[in-house]
Amino acid sequence: MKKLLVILGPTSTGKTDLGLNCAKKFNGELIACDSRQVYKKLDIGTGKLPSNFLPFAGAKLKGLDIGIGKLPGHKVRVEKGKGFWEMDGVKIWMYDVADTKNQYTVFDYVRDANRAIDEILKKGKLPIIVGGTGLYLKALLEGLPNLDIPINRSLRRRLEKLSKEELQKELQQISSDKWESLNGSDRQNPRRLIRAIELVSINDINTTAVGLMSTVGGKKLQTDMLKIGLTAPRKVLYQRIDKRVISRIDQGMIDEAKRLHKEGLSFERMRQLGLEYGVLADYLEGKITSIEELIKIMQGKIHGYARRQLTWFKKEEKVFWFDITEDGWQGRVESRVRSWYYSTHDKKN
RNA sequence: ACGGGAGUGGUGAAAUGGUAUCACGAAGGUCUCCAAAACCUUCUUUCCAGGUCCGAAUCCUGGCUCCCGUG
Repeated sequence: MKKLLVILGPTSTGKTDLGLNCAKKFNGELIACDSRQVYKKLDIGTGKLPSNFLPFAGAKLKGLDIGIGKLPGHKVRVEKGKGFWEMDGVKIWMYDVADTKNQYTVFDYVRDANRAIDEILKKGKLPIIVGGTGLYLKALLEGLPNLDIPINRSLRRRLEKLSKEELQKELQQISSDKWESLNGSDRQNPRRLIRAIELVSINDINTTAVGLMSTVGGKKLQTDMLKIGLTAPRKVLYQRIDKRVISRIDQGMIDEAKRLHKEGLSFERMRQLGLEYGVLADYLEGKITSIEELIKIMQGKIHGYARRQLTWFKKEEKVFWFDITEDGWQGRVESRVRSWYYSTHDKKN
C-alpha cells in the first residue's frame, strides 16, 4: 500500500517547514494544498517563500527564478519555474500551476495534484501533502461528488446579476429538492445558490452526474495515510500571524502587488484572490491610507481565516494533532512519522 | 482654579425627543468548484444620580472622568 503523509492545520503553524524536514528525512516531495499558491507570481502574499527568508544582498528575488537567502540557521536556495519549486533541495509541487487571469478550480486542483502524486510515487518517494485549504484537501483525499459538473460561465454570468431573493426563487422553482437540502446559511449565500442552480440545471438536461470522481491516484488508489495536524492556542496563532504580516511587508509584499497590477492584474481580480491581496488592492487604490492601517486590517482578516480553518479541520478525522507551543513536539512528530513510515503493516489509524 | 468641548458595545463612528444603527473586532457556526472565498448567529441600553415629558443617547440640574485654552 502506498504511503501518503498529510500535514494540515491553520495558517502560520509552520506546516511547510515541517514538510520540508520530513521530506529530507523520509525521501519525500511536497504537494502544496493551497488555493492561492497555485497561481504564478503570488509569491510573498501567499507565503510560498518562507516568512523568515531573508534574501542575501544581491540575490534577486523579485519575479525571478532563483533566490538565495537565509533562514535562521542555514542557507536556502529557491528555484522555480520548472513546474515545481525547489527549496533547500526539496521539490514542492502545485506552486505556479495557474495564471492569475484564469480561475483555477477545485476540479483543476484535484486533477493536477493527482498527477504530481503519481509522479512522486512512481519515483518511489513519499508524497507529503501540505494543506491549509480545507476544501481542496477534502476533494483530493476523499473526492467530491459533482466535482465533474463544470462551471457554466454563461449561466453564471446571468445569475450573478440577480439578487439573493431572485436566486432563491429561481432555485425553488427549478428544484425544490435542492432548495430543501440547503441549510439556512447557504440559502442566504448567493454563491452557493448559483452553484446549486448550476448543478440542477445540468441534471435537468440529463447529463450524467458521475459520483466520486477521484481519490488519490485517480483510480481509488489504496493508501496508507498519516495525517499530522499542527495547531496552537488562539493567542499564539494570532501573534504569529501578526508577526508574519509584518515580515511579509518587509519582504516586499506591497511591491509585489504593485508589480502585479502593473502587469495587468486588475484590482477587482486582486480582491478575488483574497486576504492579503484584497487588502493590498484597497491600499493601492487609496481606500486604506496608511501602512499601519493596512497591517491592522490584514492581521484581523487573517485571524478570521485561521479561525475558519480551525472550524473546518476540527471535523477532520484521524488526525494526530500537535501543539507547536509544547516543548518537543517536533521530536514527537518525527517519531510518529518514523514508526508509520517504516511499518510494513498498514496502520489502522 | 476659571473658560470652552466631550463622555454611546473591545475600537472608531451614527441616531429632526419616538422600537439604539453601521463598520471593524471578538466568539461560535455553515460548506458538493471564486474556499485565504461566500454566507449565518451572538456580543452595548447609551459615565453616574436625579428631573422634564406619553416617550430621553438626545432637553434640564448635580456629580465623576477626559481633552483644549488661561492661570
